Amino acid sequence: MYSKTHRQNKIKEILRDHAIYNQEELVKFLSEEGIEVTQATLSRDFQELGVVRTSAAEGSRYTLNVEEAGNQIRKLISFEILSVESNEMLIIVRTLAGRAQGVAHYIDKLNSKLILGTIAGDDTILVVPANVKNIADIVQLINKIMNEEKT
Amino acid sequence: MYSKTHRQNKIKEILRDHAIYNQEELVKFLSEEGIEVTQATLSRDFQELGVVRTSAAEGSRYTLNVEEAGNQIRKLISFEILSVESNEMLIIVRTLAGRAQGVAHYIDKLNSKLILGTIAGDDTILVVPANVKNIADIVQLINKIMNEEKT
DNA sequence: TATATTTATACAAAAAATTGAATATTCAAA
DNA sequence: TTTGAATATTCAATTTTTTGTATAAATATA
Repeated sequence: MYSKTHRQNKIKEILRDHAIYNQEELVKFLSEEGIEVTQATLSRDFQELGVVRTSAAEGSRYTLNVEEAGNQIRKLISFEILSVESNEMLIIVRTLAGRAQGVAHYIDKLNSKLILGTIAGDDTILVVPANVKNIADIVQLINKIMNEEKT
Repeated sequence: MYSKTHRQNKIKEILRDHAIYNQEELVKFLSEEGIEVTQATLSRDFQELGVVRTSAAEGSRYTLNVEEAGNQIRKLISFEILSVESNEMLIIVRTLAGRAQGVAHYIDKLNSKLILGTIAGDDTILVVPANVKNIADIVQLINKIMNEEKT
């Protein structure tokens, strides 16, 4: 048997190395690798992996999306954030070592009007609120991300 | 309802901020936070989170193990790496947006003699080999990390 | 060592995630 | 538009994960 993770890793690998124009094509590719799966599952995998159609001369092919990894990234985030704390001026998010940049990037991409900006070191993020009155809301927002179930 | 991730995040937080000497104590702590759970579950959580007993003057208390947290990160890495490519001089690793720093940090920590160093931008890592002859091996090393199964 | 306390695990129940078949929906080409 | 191909989704079955209870095993204490 193969695991879902294994299948999805193979998919990423294939999409990187081959031009795949539709899902049935990938069904065959995977089959040759000993992975039997239906088109319905691939449709779901694509969503999870953040696979997108990139238009090319020969037609639009499927590729991995750098910006959005679907909801995978959300799962990473909740592992990486250790705590969220604040004082009257700002919010400090503590993360696993070396993960602050990635989490800060995610927070930036939320484009929340409550947040002026972030600065990330190795395991600490400083979140600057647009207004100090927002602090409680921002803490709540980040806590929500941390504890959110996948959608 | 609460999610398992949420519970485990709370556990990490509590272990950081309070001296917990046994699992029943933590059952009560969590209960006060509205999280009802049994000792058996905490025993399993501790294993998953890599919680260890640290002996202190007052007795041995439970703390997060830095080493084990590192093991958890390995599982994140394969999600973040999109591709590994090279020419005659160096290796380029492409990652999800905003994740290059974290992945580079991990590669650095491998302390591989094959690698001279890394430079990371937002979604791209430049890996400089100690010797150009190592390039194939380094690519293979990184590919291996990418395809590692979850344990 | 004997006893009490604490932790880990076997087992079963419950909950959640995964998947395929069938089908609805969307998209592209004529 | 209309038609055919491609993709997404509903539903149900299946598998995996999570959890508590009961208890075994381990550890600490007297």
